[in-house]
Amino acid sequence: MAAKRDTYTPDSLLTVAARVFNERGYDGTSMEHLSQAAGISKSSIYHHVRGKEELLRRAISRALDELFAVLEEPTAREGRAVDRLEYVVRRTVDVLVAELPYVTLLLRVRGNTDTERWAMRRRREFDQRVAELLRRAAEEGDLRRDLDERLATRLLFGMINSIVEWYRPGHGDRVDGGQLADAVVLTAFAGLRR
Amino acid sequence: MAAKRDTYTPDSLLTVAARVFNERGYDGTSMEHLSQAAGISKSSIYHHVRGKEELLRRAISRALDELFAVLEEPTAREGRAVDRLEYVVRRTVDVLVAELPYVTLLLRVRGNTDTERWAMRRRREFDQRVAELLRRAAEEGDLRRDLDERLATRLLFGMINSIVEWYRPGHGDRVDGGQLADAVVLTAFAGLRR
DNA sequence: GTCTATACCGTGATAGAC
DNA sequence: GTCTATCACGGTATAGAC
Repeated sequence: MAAKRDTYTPDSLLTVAARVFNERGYDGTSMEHLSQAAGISKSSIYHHVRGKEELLRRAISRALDELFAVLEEPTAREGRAVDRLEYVVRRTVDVLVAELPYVTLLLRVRGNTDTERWAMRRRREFDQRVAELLRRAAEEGDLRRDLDERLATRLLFGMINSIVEWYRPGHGDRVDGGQLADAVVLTAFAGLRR
Repeated sequence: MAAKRDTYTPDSLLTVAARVFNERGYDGTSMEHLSQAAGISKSSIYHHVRGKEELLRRAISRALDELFAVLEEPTAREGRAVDRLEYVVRRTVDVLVAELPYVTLLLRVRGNTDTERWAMRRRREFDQRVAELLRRAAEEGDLRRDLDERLATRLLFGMINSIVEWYRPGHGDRVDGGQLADAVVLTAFAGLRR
C-alpha cells in the first residue's frame, strides 16, 4: 500500500490501480483508495490520467489487445480446427497469466459505463471467434457429437476464465503458466475421468 | 423496473434487490436504484430491511444454505467417491440454476465488508468439502493420475460457476437445468475430444 | 407501509500555490 | 509533479407526517 516510486507515469500508476481494482472491485474503489495505494494525493492522480474510468479503459485495452493478438498468430490460423482450438486455448491461458490483473478486470465488468459496455462488446467478439473454431472442429469430426457447441464453448471459457479467481503467480503456487495451460488443455479435451 | 406489487415483504424485496445487484454489481447499486426498481421510495426500503448490506446477506445466505444442503443428501454421502463427486456436481448445477441470482451474488463478493468476508469463508468451506471428495476419488483410482487434485478442483468449479455468467432460464436458452447438469458432467468427466 | 424532507458523509474532480 | 483546500453531487440512513 506504500509508495512505489518517487514519480509516476500513467503506466506505472496503472499497475497500482489495476491491483486495487481487483482487490476491491472497480466500483468499490475510490480515488482515495487509489491515492493511498499509490502514496500520492488524489489530485496528483489527475495529473496523469483524466479520471478513474480512464484507468479502467487503459487496463482493459491492454488485456483485449493481447487476447486478440493470439488469434492472429500463425498456428491459430492454419491446420485442423481442433489443433488451432487447442493452441488458442493454451495461448489464452498464457495471456491470462501474463496479464493477470488486466484480464481479470476485463472479465469482471458489469456494463455500467460506456467503457464497460465497449469492453463487453469486444470480449463477446473474441468469444465468438473461438466459438467459430470450436464449431469447425466439430464439423471436422474431432469433437464429441453429443455436446452442444455453444454450450461447450461457454464451459470451456468458464474453465479458462476462472483461473483469474485463484491463480497468483510465484505465490507458493505449485504450477507455472505453462503447466497451467497443459492442465487446462488436458482437463478440457480429455476430461477428469480415467 | 416498475412496481411489482402494492406492498412488500423482506422476501419479495429481496427478489428485486438480487436482480438489480446482479445487473449493476453490488457496489454499483445505490438505494436509489433499488427504490426505482421496486417502485417505492428509498426510505420505504428501510421499513423492511436494515440497509443495503442486509439484502446482500439474506441473498447470500439463501445460496449457501442450498449449496450445503446438497452435501447432506444421502447420495452425496455413500458409495464410491467418484460417483458421489459426480452427484454433487450435478446437484450443484441444479442449485445454481434454481437459485441463480443468489448464487451469482455469492460468487461475486470481493470481501469489502464483514458480510462479504463471511460469505467468502463459507464458500471456501464448501469448495474444500468438494475438493476432499475429488481427492478420495483420485485415491480410489477413478480419476486420471496426471492431474493435480487442487488444480482439478478449481477448474471443475470454474466450469460450474461460470454458468451464472450466461445461463438465463426460459430466455430462449435451448437447455434446461437438467440438460445443463448433464452437459457439465459429461464435459468435466469425459472431456471435449471424441 | 409509504411518503417528503433532511442530516451527514464520502465521492470524483478542480483550482491554484509551491 | 505534487500538494492543500474546496466544490458540487450522490451516497446511506433517519425523522416524522399521513
